[in-house]
Amino acid sequence: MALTVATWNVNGLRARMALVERFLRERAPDVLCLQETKISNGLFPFGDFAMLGYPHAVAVGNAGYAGVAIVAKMPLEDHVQGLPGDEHGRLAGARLESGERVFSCYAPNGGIYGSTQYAYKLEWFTVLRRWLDAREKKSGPIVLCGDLNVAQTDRDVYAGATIGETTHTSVAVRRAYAELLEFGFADAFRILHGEQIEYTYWDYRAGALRKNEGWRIDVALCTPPLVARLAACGVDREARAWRQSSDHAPLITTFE
Amino acid sequence: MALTVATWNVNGLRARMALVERFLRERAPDVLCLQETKISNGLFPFGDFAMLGYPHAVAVGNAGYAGVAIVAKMPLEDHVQGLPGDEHGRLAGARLESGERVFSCYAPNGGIYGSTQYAYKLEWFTVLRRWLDAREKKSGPIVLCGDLNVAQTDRDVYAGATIGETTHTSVAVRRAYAELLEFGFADAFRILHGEQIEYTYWDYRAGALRKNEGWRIDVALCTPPLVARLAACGVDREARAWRQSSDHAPLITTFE
DNA sequence: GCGTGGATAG
DNA sequence: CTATCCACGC
Repeated sequence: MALTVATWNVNGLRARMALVERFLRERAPDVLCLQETKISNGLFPFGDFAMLGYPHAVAVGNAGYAGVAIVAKMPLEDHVQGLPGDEHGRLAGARLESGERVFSCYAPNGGIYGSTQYAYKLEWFTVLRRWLDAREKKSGPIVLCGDLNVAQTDRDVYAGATIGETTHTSVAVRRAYAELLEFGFADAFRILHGEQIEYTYWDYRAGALRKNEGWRIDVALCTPPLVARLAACGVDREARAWRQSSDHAPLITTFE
Repeated sequence: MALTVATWNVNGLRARMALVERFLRERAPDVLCLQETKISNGLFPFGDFAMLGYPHAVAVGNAGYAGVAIVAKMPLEDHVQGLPGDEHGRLAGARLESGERVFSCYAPNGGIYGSTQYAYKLEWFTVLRRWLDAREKKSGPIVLCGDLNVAQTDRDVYAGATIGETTHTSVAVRRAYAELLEFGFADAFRILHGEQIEYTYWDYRAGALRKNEGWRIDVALCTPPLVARLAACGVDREARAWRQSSDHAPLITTFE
């Protein structure tokens, strides 16, 4: 049975709610994973989502920083609200009645290369991988969506960007990300589109969108049972171009 | 020759520019006096006003606090930018080619009754009066517009408000304001509307507008030559009710 | 309840 | 360049 899962780093849910509404009305995914909601659970607009046909939700947030959520048309069971010790709101999870596990994930940005934040970022991938090892199986249908804050290869960054040892492109961060993938994940976009160049994030500054100076750092990672059902996976560049949009575009993945 | 002068405490010009534009398009006064622009002179949107048909302007502002300006369809001469020692931006002035002097004025709020800010407020009225005495004559055509931050009588405040000794109603502040009037000013609204109850400010909080719990603290003060020409003076309550409006309404005065 | 500046984060 | 919090002023 067809299932469409979208993921969007909204860069502030309160400031973006009107566009999130537009997105849900026009694209109508079954499930939407949100990152950088920057809103505490008590203020999360559950009612607004319910009015839009998404009455089921799991939110993990703190005021003003990070924060993730999942909203869905259908019931969400076995809510996951944060990794153990996750004070930022970087992982939300749920199981659909049809059995698929969905995660909304916001990896640490890493601040400045070599900083403590960068060290935390590397460590965080290990923590996530271990948590998955202890709890999930690659034989189960899992889709982990979100802003993983890593450009896996140089073709995931626009030509001309500083690559090499940066927070998003270093050997160490790519290794940490690769170890997450080795849990049993494949990148849905790469499965369907091979080495095609595509981005999901364009800085607000310096006309990056106009110049197509982007980064592909938002992904839908799938275990084999969902890889087998992959029907489509694409970046909604139109939504990135909407007035007052997030600096990230939504990524929409359909399973058959 | 007819002259329409409007005054509006906009509570932040940058946040209010769209509504100021609407006001100018729909009401089309010849001159608009602004208070609480909260913008430094370097950032003042002279160009935007010029595009709207108000190419002449005098602005006196600091970042984020107080700030006044006058914008006009016709040339403004003899600019006044602040009282001597006025670091806040509380007085702007200019002379029209037709001879009228226009002032945009933002009296200190006074903070808490009895505070140093309150003492400064009382002193400020004296400074303004003395400055006028040294510079202007009541026989000249002067209109001093703005937020004077005094409710001259108890009928200038909604019933139920705390009056008596407050920053806006104390015996001392009313005396200081009366001494300003004694320069030779009459309150245009009172001249034309007698003891009619009307307000120009309604707090954003507690549904004050809905309950009509207002204050008449924005005025157009006129010397005898302009009193003789008074044709109309009214509060633009509609503009106060616009979405995302200031907490003050414009006051529009017409001279024939 | 709002608008501002400044700090913090991205 | 944008969104958040916080402090401040009103």
